[in-house]
Amino acid sequence: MDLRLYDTLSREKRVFAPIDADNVRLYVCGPTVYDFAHIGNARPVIVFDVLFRLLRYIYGPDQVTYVRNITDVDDKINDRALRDFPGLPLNEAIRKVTETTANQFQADVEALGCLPPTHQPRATDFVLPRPDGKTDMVTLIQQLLARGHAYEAGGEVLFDTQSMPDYGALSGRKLDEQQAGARVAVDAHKKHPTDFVLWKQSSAEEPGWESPWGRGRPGWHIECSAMSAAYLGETFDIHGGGLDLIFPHHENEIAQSRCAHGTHAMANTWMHNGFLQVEGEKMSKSLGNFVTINELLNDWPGEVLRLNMLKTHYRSPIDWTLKGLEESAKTLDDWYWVAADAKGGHPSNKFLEALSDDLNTPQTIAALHGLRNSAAAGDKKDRGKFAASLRMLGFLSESAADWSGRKQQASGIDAAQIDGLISDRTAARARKDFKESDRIRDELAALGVVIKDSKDGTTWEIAR
RNA sequence: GGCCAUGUGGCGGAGUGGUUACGCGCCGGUCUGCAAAACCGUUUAUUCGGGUUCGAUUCCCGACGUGGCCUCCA
Repeated sequence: MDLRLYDTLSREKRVFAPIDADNVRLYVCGPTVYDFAHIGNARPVIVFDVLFRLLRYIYGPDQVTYVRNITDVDDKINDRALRDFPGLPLNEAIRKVTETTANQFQADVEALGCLPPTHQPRATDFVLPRPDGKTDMVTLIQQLLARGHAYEAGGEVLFDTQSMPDYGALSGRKLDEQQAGARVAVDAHKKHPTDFVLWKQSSAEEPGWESPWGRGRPGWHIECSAMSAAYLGETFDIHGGGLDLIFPHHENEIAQSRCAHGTHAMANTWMHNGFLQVEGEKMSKSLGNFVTINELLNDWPGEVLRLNMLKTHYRSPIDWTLKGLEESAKTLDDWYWVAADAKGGHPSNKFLEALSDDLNTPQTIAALHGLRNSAAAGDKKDRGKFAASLRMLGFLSESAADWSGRKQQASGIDAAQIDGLISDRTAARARKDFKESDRIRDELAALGVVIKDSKDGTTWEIAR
């Protein structure tokens, strides 16, 4: 079955054909590590983790290289360092900010069921030429200057957008239209308003590296061009990120990489995930609805957040709501109950077909519901397919007992006490003292426990 | 102002030029001392106005709503 992916550059869904099936190459823009990651940041991480898993399934786990960078040089990081560690020298303060934030990000993302990418390079390791010869930012900028795609002005090195005939193809912007737009900043030293910074000078206090253009730091876009080339080569298969990165970030990455290397494409497929709102409003600090992954993980297992994210197709907008989370939690409780302890099996064809159709996760989930029903009805084969499909998507990372035990632990309920009450109730029912048995049931309900009677006895669980 | 998405039942959310998935909820049933759970079954929708068509939710045009980008942003 073919994998089809929507490509932002050509604006169509196309059959995916890797450049080298023995080394399928994927790059996704990672976080700028200055603060806790929010739930919007989690979307590309989860979406492209699903793609990574699918590619590994199709081409083999060792045949896929996934690179997600960590941006640890940025003016926002500098601001945060100055604010949070006013006593420390800036570089030391920056390290504190980026280390703790990056570690937190790794922990958050792991809890969301995401596999670690093959490589997670840090921008600061790719500013200057490296002993191992991997592509670095300074060398890339030198190549751009040598090829006439960049110029020095006002102490900066700038990319010359007019030197690239099809600049703007990804975002559908023409250079002359840009001029008409009133909001493009006009800097006197730029040849064209859309020219962007490749290298800028640093003051003595700012982080900086010695370069042919003096002590400075890289512009915003060059790091991704360097790190993608370092690990994936001049042209690779898939480049992903959030919709908002199309312009200017990805547009400028394309310009830098293609012009520095003299290639016709940076990546063959460009994928962008849609945005996220919270309870119908856009997420912002001023509205007070800014939700971090970390906060959510206090209230919900990571898999609940993951499922909630995948209920919507990755290119559609998603409204993140408490109601949706409750529904996702309920679904996962059921799935764990039906399949968590099943072993073996392979993902079902319906499941794989849905996933291969541009990561149509809603339809994938519908296929899962179908498997769930036939598994619950006693079909052993489908139960194996169901479990294998779920695992491939990044679910069922723990046993059914651990899953329900976690909920019980979080609720602080004493299992021995509940078991005692239940046996009292069973005894009352045996002697047909229904008044007493109902009283005990009410007592349990007040504790937040729901009981389930069956032929084999009484079980209980925590009411959500 | 320019560019780009998007609008499906009570809710979430797919597909499709001709009987509209799937899940949650609601309702009914089986089971139960009564419930709950489980299982079975039922129910309801394609923003509006034009156009193309034998036929449109699906294609085209317009309006309106929502969101994004154009400045750091997933």
